[in-house]
Amino acid sequence: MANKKNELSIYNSLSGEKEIFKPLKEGFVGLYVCGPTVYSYVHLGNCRTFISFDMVYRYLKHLGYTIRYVRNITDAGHLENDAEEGEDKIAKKARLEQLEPMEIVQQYTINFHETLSKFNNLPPSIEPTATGHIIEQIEMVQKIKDNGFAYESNGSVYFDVEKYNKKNYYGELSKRKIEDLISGTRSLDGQNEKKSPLDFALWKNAKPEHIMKWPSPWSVGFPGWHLECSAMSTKYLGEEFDIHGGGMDLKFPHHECEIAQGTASTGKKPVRYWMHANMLTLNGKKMSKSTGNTLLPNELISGDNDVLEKGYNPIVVRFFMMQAHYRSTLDFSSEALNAAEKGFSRLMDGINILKNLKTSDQSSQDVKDIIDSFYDAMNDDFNTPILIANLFDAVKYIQNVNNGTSTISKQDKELLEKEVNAFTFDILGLTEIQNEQNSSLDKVMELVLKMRQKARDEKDWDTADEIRDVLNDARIEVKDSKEGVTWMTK
RNA sequence: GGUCCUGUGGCCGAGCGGCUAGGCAGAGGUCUGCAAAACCUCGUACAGCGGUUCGAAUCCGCUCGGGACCUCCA
Repeated sequence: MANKKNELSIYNSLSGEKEIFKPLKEGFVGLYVCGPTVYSYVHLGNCRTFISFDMVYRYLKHLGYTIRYVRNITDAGHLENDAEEGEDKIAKKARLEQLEPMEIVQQYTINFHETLSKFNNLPPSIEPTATGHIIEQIEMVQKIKDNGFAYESNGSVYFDVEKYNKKNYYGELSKRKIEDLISGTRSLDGQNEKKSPLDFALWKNAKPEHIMKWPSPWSVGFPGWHLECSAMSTKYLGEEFDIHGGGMDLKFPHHECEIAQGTASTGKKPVRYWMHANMLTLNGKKMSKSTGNTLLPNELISGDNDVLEKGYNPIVVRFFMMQAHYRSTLDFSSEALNAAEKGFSRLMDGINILKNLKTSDQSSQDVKDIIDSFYDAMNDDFNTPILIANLFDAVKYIQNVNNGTSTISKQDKELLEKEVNAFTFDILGLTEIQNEQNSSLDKVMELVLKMRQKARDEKDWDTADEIRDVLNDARIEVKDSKEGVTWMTK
């Protein structure tokens, strides 16, 4: 499907339009995604962004690109808040819990990896940490300073936004004007070190009680909040690279600052295509750590929460997320998840039937058209909801072949199977859900169903139905079909 | 307050000038001892009011709702 490769268009936040994707170097893609801050558990909103970009990564791979996918781990450097005078987030929590900062980082990093693997995310090619790239960050500060876009103040180094804006456009990504930004700035304490309230820290002088700090030409301190992504993306993907992704809430100021830092240090705009994934909402509001409006992956999976009526398999959740476009907000609710759960099993049923579908001399539908529709959907800015709709069209066709109202040739069947599997499993990243095996329950059920079958053979419907009803109350569903009796836990 | 996004049938969610997705729920049917499941068939909805147009859910204006960013956040 190499011909489809040149038809991918991506919505570029920088231009505000869909653009045909052309990598800097034919056949290769550099992809950078802002990763998590590992000072607490990732919540589902975080997960949505990473799942969205996992899908992007998977589709680019499917198109045959060689991709270097870099996603950082922020284990230092983010400020707690202004009142804390620039205290490092990780250090703050460490003191509260009497743990080493790196102990916390380790704990939450492991949790992050475990969580994403439950959602069947592929690992990135490189997952660099901020603390592992202090030298690169110091070098970048120095470069920006040498180029005249930063100044030192009390051992801290700040980016000079107004100076940068004279020849560049600070605000080009978030579509803001510097005048509006200045007028909208609140006057806060502790900003007297800065020439302008818009200036942001590249390097912060650390207070004595600060735990995570490193020596630098300016002070013993720690890097600014936006610097790590610039330093690490430059190191691993180059001064200019293809795609930078992240959550919508990082657009300003984080990504705006990254553009400024990159441009100020190298003279080149660092990113060709900016992609932003939209927020996951809960009760109509953005999921957020700070407001407490969150749901953790484990709470979702176990059902141990006040928001949803039961637990959901992470793959069902992934499917649910894929039913919405990555640039739209998506609201979490039991009703919506229940619908996704049923839809998902319908899709899986279709795929299973396809495996052993009987073939005829010719096909009653144009299978190539169906497959083209998959590519067209994905090539239109990764439109997974349309892709899923088209997959359901394919399922309907498969069911019709299965019940004899349509036909498919052997060749088409093999083609369809290959592509449906590719889009469902490789690209959407879904997997078949295995029912957990419970051997003692299996044995009991074998016996119970044997007894029920005996009753049925004797046309003792009362007994047969009673067994079925009691099992149903115990959340075990019994289904009689021509092929025999099956059961499943609900 | 500033900047921007958004409002689609009972629910979720695509589409973004004409051909009017998809899933769930609901209705009818096939199958079945009955049921369930499964499968098939069925839905003309686009916040309100104006305007542009041969034609608008889709463009423009206003009104009313919801949300994001402007402060750490995916």
